[in-house]
Amino acid sequence: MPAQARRSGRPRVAVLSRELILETALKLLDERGEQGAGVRDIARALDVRPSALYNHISGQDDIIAGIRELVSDRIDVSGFETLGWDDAIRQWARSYRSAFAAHPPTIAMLAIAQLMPRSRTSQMYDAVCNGLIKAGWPEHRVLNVIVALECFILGAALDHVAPDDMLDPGEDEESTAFVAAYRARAETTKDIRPADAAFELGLEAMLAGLTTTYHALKGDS
Amino acid sequence: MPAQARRSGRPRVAVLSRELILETALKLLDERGEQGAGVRDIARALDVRPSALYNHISGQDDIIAGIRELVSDRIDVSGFETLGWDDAIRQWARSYRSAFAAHPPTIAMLAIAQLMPRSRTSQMYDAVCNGLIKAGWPEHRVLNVIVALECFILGAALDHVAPDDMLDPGEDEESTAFVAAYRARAETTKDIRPADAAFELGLEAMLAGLTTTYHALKGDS
DNA sequence: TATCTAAAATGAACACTGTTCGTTATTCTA
DNA sequence: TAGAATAACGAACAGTGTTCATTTTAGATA
Repeated sequence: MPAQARRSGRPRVAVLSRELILETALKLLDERGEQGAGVRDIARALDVRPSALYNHISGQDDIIAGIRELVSDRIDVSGFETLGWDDAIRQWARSYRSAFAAHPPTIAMLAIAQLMPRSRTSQMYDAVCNGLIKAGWPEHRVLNVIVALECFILGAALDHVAPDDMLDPGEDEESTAFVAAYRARAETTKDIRPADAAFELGLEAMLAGLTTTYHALKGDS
Repeated sequence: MPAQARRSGRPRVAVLSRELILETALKLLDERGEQGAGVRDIARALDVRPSALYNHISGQDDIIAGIRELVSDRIDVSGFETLGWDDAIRQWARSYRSAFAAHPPTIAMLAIAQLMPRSRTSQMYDAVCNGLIKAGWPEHRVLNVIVALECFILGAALDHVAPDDMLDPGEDEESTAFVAAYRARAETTKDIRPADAAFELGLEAMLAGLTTTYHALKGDS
């Protein structure tokens, strides 16, 4: 924007901030895909030299962790205050999936990024833990339940991003069962995306299984 | 291995091949993790200059795609011939997860990469479809079941790759429920990796839910 | 108000990637 | 037996994340 190039030295008014860097990174990620948000890309978008970023972020890992925070903010945990634990999970899981599916390149990155203490992601986990514990789930099982659901949700987010015909077997006469199953599904579910159908099926299956476990555990105690 | 360095020019006996390169790359991934299988690492392991590889592979993407086929071969579908559908799925899911967990870069790729017709991956799907249909699952539901399971498995593969303490909330006084759940889990499950516990829990939950659906569908027909 | 320290930018490196290209020696084919 | 294709080397190149000395400014202190 500035017609004149910036000289060395601290500028009168700061041009960077951690927030600005992270939001720019997320925007670039959405616009250009996983490769488009390198340090130099972010710097160019902000009209700044790459090294200037390091006054606000410690490195690329830090950027990734920060982006995760931005995405996590869009996950809805409000149901754990008002609904039953299973309906709350339904709401949470759906918003979780769409939050990540909106930013495809981040899914794999964020799935394995170290959690930052005291972060908003931490608060998200806390809300879910709280809801499950209040509902009667044993404390030592709660995290396993959450992680298991998260695995499914993140995998579903990846699947959501994939093209609808990803699994199209074509005219493969060697894979008869596969071809038959693919065609049968195409005929019966025309008005709903296959990825959505699979997500709902899997979510309900997990919830049904967890409900059984839940009642069994309540009986024992 | 050779005491003498190799001079320029074509060697008397070829030292490289596409197969050798891919298997070396896979071995390095297993041994050293995601970062350990760069072009230069592969070349060093094969006692060759990096540029020599490009006589056999077109680039890094080609290496990853080739590895994916190697990895697909490790998925065990034999159970669908000998076991009940649920036990077969257990075996399939576990081998599926560990096959991909060993090779992080391929996880996200596989999840969204177009299926190659007549590939070994196609045959894998066919074996699973066949098993489920034979067991009595309605043809038009089989793919949704498989995709739902796959979402969970791939998500779990990502989780398996993450560090064990990824979710460690530290000394966060604001997230009391989360901290309590984390500590409770750490105390009760010391001898098993948290990622493994969550995977088994989720797998059993999905299977329980699917079993209920299975019986309901059998009753309807 | 003068002085000192911390902050925030530049710009020139550095180490590390994947990749290309020219050269050379060998094998295969006509 | 000539010529083309092959398969290696070695020297580049473009790209990455990152560090560091330097310069300018802001804010706190005496």
